[in-house]
Amino acid sequence: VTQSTVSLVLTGKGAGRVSTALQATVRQAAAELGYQPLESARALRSGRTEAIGLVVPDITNPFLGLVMHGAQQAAGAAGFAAVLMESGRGAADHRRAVQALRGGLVGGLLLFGIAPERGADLQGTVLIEVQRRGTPSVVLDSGAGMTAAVDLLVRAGHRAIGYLGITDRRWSFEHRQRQFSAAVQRHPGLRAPVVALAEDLTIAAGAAAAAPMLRRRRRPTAVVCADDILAAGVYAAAAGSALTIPGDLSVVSYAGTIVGDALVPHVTTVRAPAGDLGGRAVRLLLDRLAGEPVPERTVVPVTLSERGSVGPPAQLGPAGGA
Amino acid sequence: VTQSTVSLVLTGKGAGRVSTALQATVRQAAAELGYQPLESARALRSGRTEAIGLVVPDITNPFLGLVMHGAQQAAGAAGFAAVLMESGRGAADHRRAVQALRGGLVGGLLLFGIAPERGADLQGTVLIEVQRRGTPSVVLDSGAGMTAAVDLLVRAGHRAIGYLGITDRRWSFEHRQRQFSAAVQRHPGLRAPVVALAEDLTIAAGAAAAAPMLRRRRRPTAVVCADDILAAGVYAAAAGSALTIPGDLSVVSYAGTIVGDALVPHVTTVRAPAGDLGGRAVRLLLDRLAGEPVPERTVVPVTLSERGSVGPPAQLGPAGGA
DNA sequence: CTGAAAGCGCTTACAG
DNA sequence: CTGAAAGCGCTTACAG
Repeated sequence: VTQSTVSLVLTGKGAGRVSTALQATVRQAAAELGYQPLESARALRSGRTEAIGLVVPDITNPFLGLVMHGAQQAAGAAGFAAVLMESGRGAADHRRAVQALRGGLVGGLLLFGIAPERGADLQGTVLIEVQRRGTPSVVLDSGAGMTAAVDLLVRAGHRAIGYLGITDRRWSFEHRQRQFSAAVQRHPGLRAPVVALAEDLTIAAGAAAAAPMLRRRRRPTAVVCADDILAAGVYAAAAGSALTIPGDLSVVSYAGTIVGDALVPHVTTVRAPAGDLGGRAVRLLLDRLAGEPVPERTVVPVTLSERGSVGPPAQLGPAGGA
Repeated sequence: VTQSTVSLVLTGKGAGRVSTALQATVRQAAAELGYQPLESARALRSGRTEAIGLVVPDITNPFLGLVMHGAQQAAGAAGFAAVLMESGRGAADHRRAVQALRGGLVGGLLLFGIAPERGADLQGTVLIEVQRRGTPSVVLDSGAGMTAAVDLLVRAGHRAIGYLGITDRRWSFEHRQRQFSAAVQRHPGLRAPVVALAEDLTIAAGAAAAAPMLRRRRRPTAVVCADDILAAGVYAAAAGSALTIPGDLSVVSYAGTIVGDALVPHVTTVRAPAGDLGGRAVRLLLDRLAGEPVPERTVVPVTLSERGSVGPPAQLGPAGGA
């Protein structure tokens, strides 16, 4: 039995070329000997690498963890390895990923919420929660999400709804904020929302940004947060101002991570199907690598998960004053 | 200029073989042309792969996220790629990782809290928070951590200290529980601790396991948790029993993740330097791959981070009864 | 249906 | 100090 026969059988191209009996023999022998084709040789000869790069700004972010999970599973199901590339948000970091792509270490790149440099080569790339003309991207339906959040609060009786986002202008957060504003404007009776921005996507920064908002003379009776981490900051700030949730303050969050589950009461949240987001992005990427046409924009629906953090608005007495 | 000269220069083996002037010329030309050596060819010829596999049971676990972060950074600093291999806890999953190792996709494996099959080949492997004779491992100093936790509670006046772990007998959690017991036994005045075990490492399972403990006639006045996620469960269960923290119940946790930070008040926690844990494991692995001798056991110290969840024991009146 | 041969792009002894 | 040559282990036309 020659090398080529083995290769044909093991790559599954033996149909109609190698007899079924021989195929079985080869497979069995391979299994017994524990034969494992050398990936580098296969890649060198075939010119294809069965690996994709997951370019993530911050592995520790619980939401990104869920997205990575979905992406890794989808990649594995297709026989692809997932190479983790933690990047930070800088252009230099993206450049390293592109280098890995050109070096053939990975066949494609998944960019998680990272805006690539203008003019960067985005061949073999799919974006998650970022948009760029001409490059396929998968994004959450934040318009529907923010509308659902605001509508819920309005139905509960709130007229003064605040917003907590972050100062960083990354696409995902800018988009959420814009969609929140649009949702508010659809309700003419609402007060113009107070917007607070945290310096970082951390609980401490969220609390620091939320605290002044909660100490205002006419403070909002409800706050919509762009992320569970920020919601945790609001909970901390509320405790600092001796405000109870949802008695004195209602909170709606955006993400659906374990951080929101840790809060007491569990935060009502716009739940993004993070794993699905990652899985879809991987499948788009693999399609793109296979030369198939892929849609430029895939929108993933979100759902509102009502839990314990929304109630009727507090009667603002002296306790609400500055 | 021939191929070999370029190779010599770019791999840094040109010293004393290629003139400095030529080296500079080659480097500049490579930079201008954007030349990037093909990884597969390099790996095939040299027989070495500059990638390691991160075998993680659950990417979404915030503590493992921190460990992965440290591991990825350390690998990147050494010019190694990190291939993410989400495994679950099964033996089959480890087998897939070993296959990737034999296929040369990665040169070594980092096993995160996963006990490999008995008799498995652990060449080129380093373990994190697991131990196995003959294989290098990096573990937390949970003995010191649990001692610090119990000592703090005893100093605060507690005599009835409960423990919340998980039913799964994975090494890390078994070890923590054992060390907790040992720490308690060092204080003769303490009541035998009530131990509750959650079915899963989730907030809901933690709450479900903690609730009966908190409803006991002589309930513990303090609880030590094996993980921040379980502590979040205790917070939820306490709220369900209308117990305040730390007024009615003190809580000490173990990890130091964002989940503990999300709790109000922030949970007092045995803080494990997760990133450092991952970084050290990577450096050990790279040393091992380079053929250098590495210690079989590396113990990483932990620190107690005192925050708002510990106070003096509650006076148990009728409120504490069943 | 099966086998012999070329060649992917590097690295690494080796000869000059 | 530099260049010509072999070969890593596969896959893939191609000939039989």
